[in-house]
Amino acid sequence: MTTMRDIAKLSKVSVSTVSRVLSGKGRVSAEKRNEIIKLANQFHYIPNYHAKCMTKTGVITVGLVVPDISNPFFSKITMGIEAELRDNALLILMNSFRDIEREKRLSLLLRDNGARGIIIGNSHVEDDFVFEISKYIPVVVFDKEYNLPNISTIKLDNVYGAYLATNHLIEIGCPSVVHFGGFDDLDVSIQRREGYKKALRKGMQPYVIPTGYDERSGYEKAKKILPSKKFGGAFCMNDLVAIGVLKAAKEMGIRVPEDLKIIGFDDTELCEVVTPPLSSIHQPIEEMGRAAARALLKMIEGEESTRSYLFSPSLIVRSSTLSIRGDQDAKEEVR
Amino acid sequence: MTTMRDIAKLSKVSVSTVSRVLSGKGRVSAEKRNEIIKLANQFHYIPNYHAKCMTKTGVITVGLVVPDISNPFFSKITMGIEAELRDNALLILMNSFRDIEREKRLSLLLRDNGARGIIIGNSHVEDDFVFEISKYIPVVVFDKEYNLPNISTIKLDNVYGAYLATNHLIEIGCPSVVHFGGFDDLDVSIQRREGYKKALRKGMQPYVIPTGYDERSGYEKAKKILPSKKFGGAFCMNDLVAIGVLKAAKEMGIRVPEDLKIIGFDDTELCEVVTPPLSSIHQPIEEMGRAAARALLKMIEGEESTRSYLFSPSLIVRSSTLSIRGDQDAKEEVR
DNA sequence: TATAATAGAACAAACGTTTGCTCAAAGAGG
DNA sequence: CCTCTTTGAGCAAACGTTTGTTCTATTATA
Repeated sequence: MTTMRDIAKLSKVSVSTVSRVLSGKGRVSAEKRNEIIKLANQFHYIPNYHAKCMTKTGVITVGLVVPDISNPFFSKITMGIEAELRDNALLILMNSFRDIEREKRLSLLLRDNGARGIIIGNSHVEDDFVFEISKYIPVVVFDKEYNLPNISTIKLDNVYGAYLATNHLIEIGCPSVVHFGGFDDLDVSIQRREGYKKALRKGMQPYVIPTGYDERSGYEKAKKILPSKKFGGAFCMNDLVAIGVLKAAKEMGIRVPEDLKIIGFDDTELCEVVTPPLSSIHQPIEEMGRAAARALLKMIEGEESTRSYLFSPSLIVRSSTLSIRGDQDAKEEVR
Repeated sequence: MTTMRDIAKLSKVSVSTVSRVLSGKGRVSAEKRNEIIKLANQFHYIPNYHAKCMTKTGVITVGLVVPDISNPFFSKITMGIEAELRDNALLILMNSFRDIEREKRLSLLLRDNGARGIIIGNSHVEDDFVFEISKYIPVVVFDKEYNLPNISTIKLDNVYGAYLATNHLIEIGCPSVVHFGGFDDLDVSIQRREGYKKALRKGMQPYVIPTGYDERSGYEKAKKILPSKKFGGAFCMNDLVAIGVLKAAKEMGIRVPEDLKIIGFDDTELCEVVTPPLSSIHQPIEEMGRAAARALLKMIEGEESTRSYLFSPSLIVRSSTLSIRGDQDAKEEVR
């Protein structure tokens, strides 16, 4: 690596003169200036980043730990974060591959490698660990609540989202609504189930079918359940499950939306692609990413100690929940 | 920020003793050792990363510039890269948002902020610029060919992929095959069109329908073209276009695969979700990411100057190209 | 008891920059 | 012709570590 000293020697000036030329500060004669610039180019001189950081304060870097960047949810979050960071900070990305130990290792690695803050997307790591990290650098976490200094939280109002979905089904005339989802292993499941129950009118019975999180799971449960009882609507805990249910319904000759109305959650791109297009609950994912980045920056700059955001989901109506009466309102809402 | 000096003062020892305690090297009495460790914890001491890098050589960081991480193609690539990097290097992620100027700025930013190498995913930046960067740090690019020192390239054999797809349609009995895709603005388009033409048998006429890259585009072109002429098969330049064509076909009462067989390209998750499931050409995306990371690391470590990889696509048969005769082979190949 | 080995700790140089200070030479003003 | 200002350049300290060297006090060996 070429250093300033090398260039100084070659051009027979002092290091400080080289520094002043290359940074454009201070007066240097045109003659030496040219000589120095020529040599710098010739030897592909790059100022040593770390040395620079010792005297000036360099560009902030922040770390992001996600389970799996290829999951659209996290890649959208990442987009939002990076868009907000823009030129204020660099983003170091790490996939935990859902391995708690790795997640811990990475967080420490980030802390010890100059990251000035960390965003943890959907951590399954112990609270204690997050707390420990937060003593050293600020942390933003998704989907959890900490009331601790130096930890900000970003959440979606899942209860409300589930309420919106279920309520929509009821309003367009479903006499009964079944809910696919709600294993108790994740907070989201519990919350969405809660919202579902809240929306049910007096006298309506809740039908909760514990389901996994993928298409196959939705498909299998639907195959079992749908023949046994006629439901007007189905609220599924995410789009994948909804697509599984949709597939099963079609195979069994149940028409969507005429016989059964289906709505998912997350509003992924898949919704637009299946037939009929799937209604869903939209999360402002990118906005949530931006908020996370903003919160972290604020904490790093020491302006604020903590922020907590609760984001509101919204209802996106597509053909899978079109009212049979050709409801104008519903039509309007279709993107 | 607490520094070693602070801790040294508080515990009335020299900085070097603190250093030796904290790094676990050299002999220090148990008494001072405990005192120092206690103070370090108490004040949340973090060794200054940049100072450390001045004397030891720290963890390598490399940069990744992609147009849009929320595009599944790039997020998968990223997965591969990061998986390969593992603990050997940190990954700084940057979205160019398809803005050439931003892409340039980012690359320079990376170079000047300690990145030891850069991976550029699908760059639209001028060759000269890539060349210029490569003088300073090694570069890996996708989908382009440079025969320059310090630049490695990763490519998919698009011609072969298109050949595979088209040939498959012909082999299962399509008397004619139409190709949706092939605007001349991107190399991939040109290459896939070339593969399509190569696969056509003597006497078969090429039908190339210039189409965009999204579902809507496929849908609109199909609506126009399909009624005018009866095709046995359709090879679409990507999955989205294929899904558009599929949708249009269904609406027009053209049965898939009975009346028309459709195959896409990229083998995205969408394929599994549409009805009928879509045959496609698979790219070993993650593997390509891993190769990129490996190539970069090799260049950084100075072991090799340049590597060029050409990856082979493979055919994934699903229901959208099932032979009408209930071909056993095809059945077998379905995931 | 004299000598050698060792433990424990400090000193100081080095890593590659930036920048305040100093200093000499040249030019300006009276 | 003498003093004052300006220009151009170097010196040296500082940033926060690491580590080879040195030094002293203690312990082990003969």
